[in-house]
Amino acid sequence: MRNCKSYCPINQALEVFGDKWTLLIIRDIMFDGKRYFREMLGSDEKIASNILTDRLNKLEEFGILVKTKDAHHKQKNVYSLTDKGIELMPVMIEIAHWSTKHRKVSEKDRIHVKELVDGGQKLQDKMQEALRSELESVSNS
Amino acid sequence: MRNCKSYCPINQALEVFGDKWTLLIIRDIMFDGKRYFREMLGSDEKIASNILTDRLNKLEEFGILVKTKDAHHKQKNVYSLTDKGIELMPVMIEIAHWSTKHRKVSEKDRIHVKELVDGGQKLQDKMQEALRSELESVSNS
DNA sequence: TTTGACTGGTTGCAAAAAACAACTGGACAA
DNA sequence: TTGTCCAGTTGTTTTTTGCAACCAGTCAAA
Repeated sequence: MRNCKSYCPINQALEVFGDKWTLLIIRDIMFDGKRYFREMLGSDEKIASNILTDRLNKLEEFGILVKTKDAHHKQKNVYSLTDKGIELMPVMIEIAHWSTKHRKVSEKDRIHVKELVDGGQKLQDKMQEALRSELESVSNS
Repeated sequence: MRNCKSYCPINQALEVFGDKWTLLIIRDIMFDGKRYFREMLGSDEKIASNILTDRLNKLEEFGILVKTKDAHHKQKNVYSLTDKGIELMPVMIEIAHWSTKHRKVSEKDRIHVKELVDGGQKLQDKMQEALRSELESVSNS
């Protein structure tokens, strides 16, 4: 650990995603189906390309995602969540759920989160399974 | 909203706690029973006093906590979580749960988190209720 | 009533991180 | 072969963080 302040679980998590951008990148992959650098660069929050590069590299180092070459376009990289990343889904959903209660959120997202929460464990398992099979398909190439 | 990048629920949450310190302060109050500035200053992660001042003020502005005068010591402030803060408990527990699976965590904390997770909704409700009654008692003085 | 430790902070400066804009070389499709 | 798209890189400015020293009010004990 580079600059590990403590072995408290909250702090250990913050060393991975305790900043303004990392969870947005994970959101892009987990919920918005984004897989390429340019797609993430185009998200509403307008992340700078150097920051995106930096965070993708860090997430790869942490084992949250893997970078593979696109089969059809030599220059494109495909970013996929690992198990470690996929298992952040409950965290993401709890955060989103809290935000819909206590923060100003777009109507579209409010509905999206409600579906996710109402879908319960069953929906979540299904979504995680979909991400896992994707991971499997990129690792077999 | 000062510099609201988007109304995505994840981003809206990050505007509140998307940094290395805020969730540690919430942890101190929520799980470690800390109520005073100096107590939080003394946590393992060694936050600087100017950063602590800044974050406590921001959390108060966001309505996550309230600052009240201590009844027995004129100089001391008591920091208590509001409902909005208390309802971050599921988020905190999911984060901690993820960390115990995927990050290096102290044995003491691992056990603590396991108890919290195994305790289920019932334990969580009880803990939230305790924090709420505390809030009530400071607001009646 | 003095002393000394403790209270919640503030201040100034150095270092690190983020934001911004311009740019790069390889790849692809027409 | 030309223009567009690709994942980044580079250099500069601005913002945030980290650090240490400091402060005045307060409290408990001598």
